[in-house]
Amino acid sequence: MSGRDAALDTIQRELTAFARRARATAARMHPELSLVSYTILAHLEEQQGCRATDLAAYYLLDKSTVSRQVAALERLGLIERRTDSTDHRVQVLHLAPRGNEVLAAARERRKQTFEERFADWDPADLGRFAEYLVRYNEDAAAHP
Amino acid sequence: MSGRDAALDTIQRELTAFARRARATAARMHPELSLVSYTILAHLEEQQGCRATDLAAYYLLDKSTVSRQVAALERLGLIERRTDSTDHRVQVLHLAPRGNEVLAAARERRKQTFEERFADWDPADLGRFAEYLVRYNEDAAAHP
DNA sequence: TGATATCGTTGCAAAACGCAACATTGCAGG
DNA sequence: CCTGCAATGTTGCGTTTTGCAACGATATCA
Repeated sequence: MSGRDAALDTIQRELTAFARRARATAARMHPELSLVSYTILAHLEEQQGCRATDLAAYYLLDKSTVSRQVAALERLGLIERRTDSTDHRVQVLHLAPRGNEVLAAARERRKQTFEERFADWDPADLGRFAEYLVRYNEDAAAHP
Repeated sequence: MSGRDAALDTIQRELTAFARRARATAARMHPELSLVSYTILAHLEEQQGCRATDLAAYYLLDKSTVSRQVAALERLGLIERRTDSTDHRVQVLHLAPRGNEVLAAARERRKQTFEERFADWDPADLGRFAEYLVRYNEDAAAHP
């Protein structure tokens, strides 16, 4: 097996292992916010004015799944839906003030965990790792 | 926000997005083998003689969850359980011949997808990315 | 206006998961 | 030897997450 193949193999294996643990990890880091809820809130923080369809497309989920998640987060008062004035089919999603608070708290606990994990990483390595992940996700979106 | 904080933020976000899509991605790459099943089979391929408890610990899952997954894979004839002769409590898990075949087929389809994704990556970057992922998962295990 | 597409919701069933209780087996201290 | 304790795995039960299909409402285009 070539070095390239070995690297590809390792990347597959490690990414899969990470994905497999992600739910439990999130549950330990912030029990009040599931991996799903955290993801949606964090996405809305970046992409204010997001639609439910956008979330479904980005995370490869069925629109019904997203619909339910969004409904639950709205019942909890964490997000708001505003029907688009120009297109009455779409509902524009926004973070509610309470959603901002909850997200900030969860993010803080996450950050503590991550800082421990990466404590002895060289800043240059950290930067490269971040670049690689961004690039990988872009490639994954381009080659579905 | 410092460069280090920005990198940490990016790593969190991108890893989370990846985890969120992993299930759907696996379903498209190999519909006959769920992410869960694929993970267990791949793990057994590496760690022959694995116990159910090992799987639960590694993937942060309840032992009952693993027990059911293992039972299902055995019903499908993909894995075998051999009770340890020295300790009759433990069941040593092995890949069955049929499990090897199914895993090989799924791995092949995975590999095709990954090679497309990484087609224009420099080999040195691939190697570094693989290293970083291994290191990250080790750190995650050390700082739970 | 009528056909078609898009956005979101709901009914339904299946999969995945965790917790608690349990049986079985091994191990160590008295 | 035996009694208590730990480890392994299974099962019952309820919850959560998910996808598919059908549907209503709205928009777009011929």
